[in-house]
Amino acid sequence: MRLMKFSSFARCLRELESTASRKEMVGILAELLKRSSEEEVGKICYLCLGRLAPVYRSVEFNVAEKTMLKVLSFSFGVREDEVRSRYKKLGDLGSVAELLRGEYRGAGRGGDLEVAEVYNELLRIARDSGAGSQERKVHSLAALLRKLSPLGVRYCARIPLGQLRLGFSDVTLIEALAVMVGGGKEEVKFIRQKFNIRPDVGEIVRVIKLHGLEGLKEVGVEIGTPILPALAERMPTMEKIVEKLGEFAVEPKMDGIRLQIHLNKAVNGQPLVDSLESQRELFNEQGSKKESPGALVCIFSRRLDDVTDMFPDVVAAVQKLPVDSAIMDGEAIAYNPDTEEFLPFQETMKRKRKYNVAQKAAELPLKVFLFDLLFLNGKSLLETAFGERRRLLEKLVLDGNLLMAARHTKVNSARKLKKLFDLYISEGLEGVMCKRLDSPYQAGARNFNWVKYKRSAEGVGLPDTVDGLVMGYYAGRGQRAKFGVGAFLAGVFNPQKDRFETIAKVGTGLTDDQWREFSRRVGPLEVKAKPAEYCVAKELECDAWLRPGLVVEIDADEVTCSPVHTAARGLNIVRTGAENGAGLSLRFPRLVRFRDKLPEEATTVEEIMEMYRMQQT
DNA sequence: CCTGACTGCCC
DNA sequence: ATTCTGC
DNA sequence: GCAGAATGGGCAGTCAGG
Repeated sequence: MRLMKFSSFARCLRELESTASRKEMVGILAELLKRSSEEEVGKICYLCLGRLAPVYRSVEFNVAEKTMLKVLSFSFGVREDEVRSRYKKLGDLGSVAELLRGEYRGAGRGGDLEVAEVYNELLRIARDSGAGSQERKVHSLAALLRKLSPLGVRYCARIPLGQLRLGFSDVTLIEALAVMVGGGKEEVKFIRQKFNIRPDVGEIVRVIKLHGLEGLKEVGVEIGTPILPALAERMPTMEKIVEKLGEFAVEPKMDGIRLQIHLNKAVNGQPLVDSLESQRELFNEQGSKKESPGALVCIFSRRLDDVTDMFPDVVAAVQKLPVDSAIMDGEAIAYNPDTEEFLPFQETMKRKRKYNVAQKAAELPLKVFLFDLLFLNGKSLLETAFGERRRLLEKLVLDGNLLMAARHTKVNSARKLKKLFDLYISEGLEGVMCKRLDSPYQAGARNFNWVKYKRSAEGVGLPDTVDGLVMGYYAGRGQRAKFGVGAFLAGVFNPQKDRFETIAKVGTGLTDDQWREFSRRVGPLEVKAKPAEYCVAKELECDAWLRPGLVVEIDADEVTCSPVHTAARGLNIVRTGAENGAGLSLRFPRLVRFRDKLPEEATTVEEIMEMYRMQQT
């Protein structure tokens, strides 16, 4: 079979981009996969998804928006501010690149590259690092783009940004795999199950091409290969949760970092699995061995990043577990051993690091609350009911110091649920997780087997919503480009200084109609320069500034200390662990509605401080 | 050797 | 993370 | 109800440049 040309691939992507129906997309994708040969089909899958490798071995490009502007400028000899202004208007670097390529009259059209050649070059560029690498990346990407057709450039330029914006992702691609082999719903389900335990579409399609669906049967849960984590849905009220779940258990929801922990002990001095290391070699990584005598531990984040090196304390504790092999799901959170209090998410995040790991581990000891067991002593438990998985989890002898089982209470009424919810909130936790006792571990799925109910679900996350002044806005990308807005900057009023200080950017909560309304309302307020009474960090510089006029109601989950937002900065606040000069901001801000209020009637910095104090207790 | 812009990944 | 939209 | 695509705050790491 001939290798596919990139131009041909690009035409297929254009067809996909202009297709809205998922059914049709599946058909087009199936045809594309059928047309590609074994050697290239994996690469084609990754490229389709805007990647170069499966998520769990993600290749960091270290090239994104800003660098791509430079690439386009350099590649097609257009001033950078010209590229930037086109980008602001179109909201998509692929479209900008395509136009510039079309207008480009310079030499440099090489022959028609194959998809695999483009892939290989992108991978080479991504892997470049160290001194001078940024410049080399810009030059290499620019040279690559010049070798492609305008349509090829459109998609090639989007790949380093990690998304092709074609309207499909992993799941749709899997459906296409099933269709490729002439399968139906059953086959989709089968392939998806395999994908959940081997989240690598490229690998799965290679297996199917070589050995058919039969070959996929060999794929099982493997220590060292992450399983897609199960995710929780949300519901508006506790009554609805009880109604929906029937018999379920309640666990506290901790505000930490999700960890999937794999353990494999040696049998007769032989590690049961060596795939982790061999797979790393395949991708030329310098993965250091983490085996202490006989026990391999690896830890994955929610997005399947290998974070083993960041948690040596967890590794040590897990190695002591009296089992041959296991995969556990849990949440890690930093705590203060003197007060026994859990620390805010921002503190836990400091444990996610590459350097000074041991020092930080001592400063910020962790608790890991295990809440699920997916694999034990060589056997997958994914199909085992949650109640039984939980029973097995409790039989593991956890050390009770770092490793603990999450508290777990069977519940069948809204009254009991409410009681537990109140208890956990009083302990300063985020809320509760409600889990069906009879459900399997639904890897990769966000569904109603698990339902989260957070503090913020109680109508509002904060003691009250915030009325913020809209100070300016930012150009939208992708589908937001047509509104001319993608997000806006909101501020609160400081009456002492008679000025507005920023508290959040807001980019969600508006319907398409509200975005249009936003544009209408904001038009008459536009001014050329930032008003003098606005106190804004330079990182938050808006694309368009507005004089005071529009006030909006904003909800959020929490008020947090901020290194960039200026709200209440300089006021004497008692803050744990925050440096002087920090302001306040909102966590997960979203618009509730437009208000008809005067700018001076916006929430004041004192009121924000009061909200901040209230949540501390 | 330090700082700031940028990137990627946690939520 | 939250939220909205099209299928 | 699912899949996908917009968007948030904030942390650490990388690299360029003073």
